[in-house]
Amino acid sequence: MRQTPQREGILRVLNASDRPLTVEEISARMGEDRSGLPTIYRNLERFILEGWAETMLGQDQVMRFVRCNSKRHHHHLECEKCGRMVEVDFCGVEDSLRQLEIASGFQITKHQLSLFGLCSDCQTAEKRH
Amino acid sequence: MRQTPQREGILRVLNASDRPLTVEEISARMGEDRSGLPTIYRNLERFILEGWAETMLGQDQVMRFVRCNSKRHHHHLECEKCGRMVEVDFCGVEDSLRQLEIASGFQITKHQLSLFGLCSDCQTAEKRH
DNA sequence: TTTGTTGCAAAGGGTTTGCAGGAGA
DNA sequence: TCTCCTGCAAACCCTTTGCAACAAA
Repeated sequence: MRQTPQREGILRVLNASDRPLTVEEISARMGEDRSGLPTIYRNLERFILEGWAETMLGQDQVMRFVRCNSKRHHHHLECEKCGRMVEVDFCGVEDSLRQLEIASGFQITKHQLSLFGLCSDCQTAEKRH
Repeated sequence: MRQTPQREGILRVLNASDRPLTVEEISARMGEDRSGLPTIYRNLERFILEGWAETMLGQDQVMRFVRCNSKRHHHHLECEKCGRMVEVDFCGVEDSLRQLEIASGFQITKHQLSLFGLCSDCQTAEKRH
């Protein structure tokens, strides 16, 4: 894979962001090396294949992209107030899946957990008020 | 909310299906009372507001709809082979969330778990082969 | 020089909107 | 009769594709 200013730009933007971004947002943050939307889509596709990024579909039907910090199984925790997103390397769900397998008769092979809440900053902001 | 053949049709189709359906699929299964796509979208929006249905976005970017059997907190279990979907009324995840809260500093208020695997029918079919 | 990349414009396709006609109640 | 609902067509908008020009190696 060739090294281009656009590719570096996209990765730089993703690395600097603490939340998932749409292609529009990525483009806007690329500054000098800003590139067209198709280029960003095409590169993100490659990055995802390489395991460098992942995609998440919000309820607004728009694709968002995040840099993967860990290639291992992990979940995302999103602050409902400020939008910040944290990657949790740890998965405590596995045990409960055994119960679900018994209850349902399914053999569970994959799961995806989305978590929402209030980050510590927003919690203290809420208390202060 | 008025009673119309289209509304009854949509609910009938949803009730009869063992998996999430796209609007196209719903329309195709409505038979006599088939209606236009916009009508289906508009009605599903209402149904979701009423808690009668819910929406799920597949990785193909297409909205799918399922009838809610339970208004309580529940999760969905989808067979990766035949597409059948089961609603699980039971959630064993709550305990693990406490650990995640401690690890992350977040106060978790909501979660969404998507489960994938093999249903019992597909398991036996696999063994036979 | 070779071949992968980008940019632009246009196409694609699922979802939404506007509005006039139609049908519940 | 009075609203609410439906149908149609068009608009929307995010995403993908085609192709010629460009640039990394």
